[in-house]
Amino acid sequence: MDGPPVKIVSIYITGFYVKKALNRAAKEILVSAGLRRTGGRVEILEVLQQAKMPLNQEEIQAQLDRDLNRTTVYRTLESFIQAGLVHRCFVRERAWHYELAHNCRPLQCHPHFTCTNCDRTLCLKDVFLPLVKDIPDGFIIQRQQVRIEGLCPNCS
Amino acid sequence: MDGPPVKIVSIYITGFYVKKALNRAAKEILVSAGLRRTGGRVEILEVLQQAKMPLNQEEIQAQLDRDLNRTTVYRTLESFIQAGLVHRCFVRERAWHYELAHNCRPLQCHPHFTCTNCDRTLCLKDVFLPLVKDIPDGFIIQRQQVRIEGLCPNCS
DNA sequence: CGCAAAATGCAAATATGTTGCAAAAAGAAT
DNA sequence: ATTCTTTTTGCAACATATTTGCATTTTGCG
Ligand SMILES: [Mn+2]
Ligand SMILES: [Mn+2]
Ligand SMILES: [Zn+2]
Ligand SMILES: [Zn+2]
Repeated sequence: MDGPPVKIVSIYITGFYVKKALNRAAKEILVSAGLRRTGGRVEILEVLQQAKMPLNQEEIQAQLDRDLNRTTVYRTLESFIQAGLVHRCFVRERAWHYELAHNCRPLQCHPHFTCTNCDRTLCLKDVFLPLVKDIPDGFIIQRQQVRIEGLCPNCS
Repeated sequence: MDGPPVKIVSIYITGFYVKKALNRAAKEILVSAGLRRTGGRVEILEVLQQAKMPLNQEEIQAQLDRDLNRTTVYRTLESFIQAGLVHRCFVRERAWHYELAHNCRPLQCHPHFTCTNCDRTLCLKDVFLPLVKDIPDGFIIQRQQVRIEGLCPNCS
């Protein structure tokens, strides 16, 4: 083993799995993902590393130190998705929401919970739902996503 | 028992369950849902009854005989949602997709499958996934939704 | 440093959904 | 059927979210 221990998570990349540590320094992650290390990418990745819930373009941009064009934010996120660093997740709002592709199990990320009262979205990182079992022949599952609506502890 | 047998399905309506038969004639359904029977509503409901997958506003409109304004289509769908006849479902595309609120189990509808190759979305009406069990104290589940991505039988 | 490829900013375009208001249609009462 | 009230509809404008084309800048590499 070389270097300090890092938490290893599984990331799904276009058809196969790789092991990757998304809690390393943003710069390192970019290099090992084969992405050019630009200021914007480093910052966006850092925002996502600190995020406690899926964020949309506007929320990400608001947390940046530098001014990045919104087009650039979208393009950066798309490059992260292609590299397998980021997922789009499944929330009630119209805007796409993005999240680091960590805290994932094989073929699925954790579920997301949206409160119908206060409208907050929470990551249920420790909640586990098995993969569907009785799917008909011929289907190949690449990813399963779960979304739950209801009342959060604050509102119930 | 009065009248011919109808398939009874469960529909989730704002906090409690009702039994309703969504394969009756569209006109009847509107009446029993307390909605005015307008030409547009009848047609939209019929389109949804025949649909084999979730449809968006544009797809619904394209299947109508009469010309309906897109605002009207959206408002009609919203009234169906309020009446518990229709759900919005979650697909990969940006546009909202709508589906009759049948083939549902308590607190959840069937999963939807989107093929990453041909981009088609299919209803997995007979696929069952249990409700999450290990959700922390304080959360109240009102609805669980599942989305699966992968290769469909045509593409695998 | 100098080059080629990739990333960025900006303006415009596109896609999707909502709002306000006036006109039309539906249902109830007569 | 006629009248009345309420709901629904169409239309234009607005709002929001995302994408595209193209010129400019930056990056990584030799
Ligand atoms: Mn999450
Ligand atoms: Mn369906
Ligand atoms: Zn809440
Ligand atoms: Zn397919």
